[in-house]
Amino acid sequence: MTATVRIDLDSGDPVWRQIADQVRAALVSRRVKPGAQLATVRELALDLGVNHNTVAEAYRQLAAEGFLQLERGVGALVLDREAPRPPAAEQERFARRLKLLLAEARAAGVPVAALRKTIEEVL
Amino acid sequence: MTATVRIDLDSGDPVWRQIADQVRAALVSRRVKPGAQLATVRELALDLGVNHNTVAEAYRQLAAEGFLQLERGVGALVLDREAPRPPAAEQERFARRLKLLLAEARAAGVPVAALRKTIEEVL
DNA sequence: ACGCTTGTATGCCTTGACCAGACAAATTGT
DNA sequence: ACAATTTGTCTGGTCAAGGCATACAAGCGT
Repeated sequence: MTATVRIDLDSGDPVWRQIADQVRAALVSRRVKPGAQLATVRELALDLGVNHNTVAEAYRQLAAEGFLQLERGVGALVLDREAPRPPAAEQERFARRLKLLLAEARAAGVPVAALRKTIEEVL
Repeated sequence: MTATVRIDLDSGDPVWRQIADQVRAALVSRRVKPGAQLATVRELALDLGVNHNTVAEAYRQLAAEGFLQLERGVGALVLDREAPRPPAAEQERFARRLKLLLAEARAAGVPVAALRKTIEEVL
């Protein structure tokens, strides 16, 4: 059993990144704990209706970030990963992305209260 | 004079969208007010070191969203645009993106306090 | 040892970003 | 009025990346 992943083909950003993002979110929030087994690339691919290479690309990304350990014949193992010390430039980059997303949401008419609610829901 | 736009070629998402996002942020925050003239597509393109078509694509996007009025021989005029009533599905979509971005930031090691600070800075 | 499962590598096609340059409409100068 | 200039738009072309089908390699179970 893994995190239920939802794919939006009209999203604009690639499917493999959507998968990586959502699985990462599940791992960071500890909804899936270290030691657990994720779905195999083919399982998840079949579930999502995409090619297994697409899922494999997402898994490789997470493995490169230190979240997963991939092994042939075994599958994807969730590692215990402590948060790194990000450089200030990296933090600034996230700050920019956050500002832009909030601006886009407000431009779309999403009320500020709704945004706050979602934020508090995460932290 | 327009909003100072910064392009990140390694960002992964297309330049025209980066431009659109940043200009939109400037418009939503009212740092550029309705009635003002934006830089022409060629001016901004020269400034950023990209092709004028790239900027034009970004401007077209904003025009389609109702932010700008484009006219040949004139330029880009900032319109007065009231926030639409977004459907619940749209709000949910933004909520998802927001959660994912925050998860990614936390995964990168950005402290929660820094995130809160940036958020408050916008609202 | 054999077959099955699992991640990986290769090759191909399609899509989209970006660009160069030509075109069309509106303004400006004379 | 006319012509030149300015401005957004359109067309065609190149290239990188996403996604897929298929074949390969490594580990596990019987």
